Amino acid sequence: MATWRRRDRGTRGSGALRSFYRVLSQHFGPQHWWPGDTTFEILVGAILTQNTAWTNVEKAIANLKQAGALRVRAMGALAEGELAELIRPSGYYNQKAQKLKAFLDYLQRRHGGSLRRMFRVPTQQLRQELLAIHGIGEETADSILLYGGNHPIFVVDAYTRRILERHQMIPAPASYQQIQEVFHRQVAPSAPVYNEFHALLVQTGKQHCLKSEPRCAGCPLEGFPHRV
DNA sequence: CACCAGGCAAGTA
DNA sequence: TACTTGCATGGT
Repeated sequence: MATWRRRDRGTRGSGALRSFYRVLSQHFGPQHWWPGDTTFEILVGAILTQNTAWTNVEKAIANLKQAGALRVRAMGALAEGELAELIRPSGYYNQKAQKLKAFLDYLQRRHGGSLRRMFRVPTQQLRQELLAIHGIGEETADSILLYGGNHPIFVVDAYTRRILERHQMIPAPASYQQIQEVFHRQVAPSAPVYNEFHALLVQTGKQHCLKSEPRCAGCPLEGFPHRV
């Protein structure tokens, strides 16, 4: 009975998620994520994109580059108000300036301002440290870990949730941890695979699985079971 | 005009 | 624990 239960709950190898990955990978090809030239740029982008269109984040990133502020030391030297003005196009700019400052404070105090040192901390421990920083929740913490530090942890975002709900892979209201566990259970831990898979889900969400279009016309996943 | 976009924290019951 | 609200810009 225990064996049946484990398979029913979806052990590694039994789940549809690996089929999703094959199909999406075949359909879209390599995604080259996360967009960003440096590790620090990736972390900044992870905070700036909170509930915000990426096109707006790009404008803010461009402002930071222009001001020479896209480096740990330089951004740390900026006043919070100056930082807020630079990232204005990304929205919620006062809150996000505060969040960036909170992260920089943590980085300086705990790791002497070194991202390399920070990412040497074991995954789950670093995750807890990041979650304790004002402005960093589960998705942002996991984006930092996976895309910034190549730690094998899956990022759950609005697209991931919507696609899995529509394909009945998770219960209607599912917690972040619940969704993440589905991935960790069905897909062997690998930073490159988790990276690519999440990027593919975002691509699918943007092009096909729209909030306003529940039928997902032309979606590469349309052959899979879908809720009515 | 309304709606949407790669969340999060703080307040309330 | 489980909702609700404020935060804000820019594109469609």
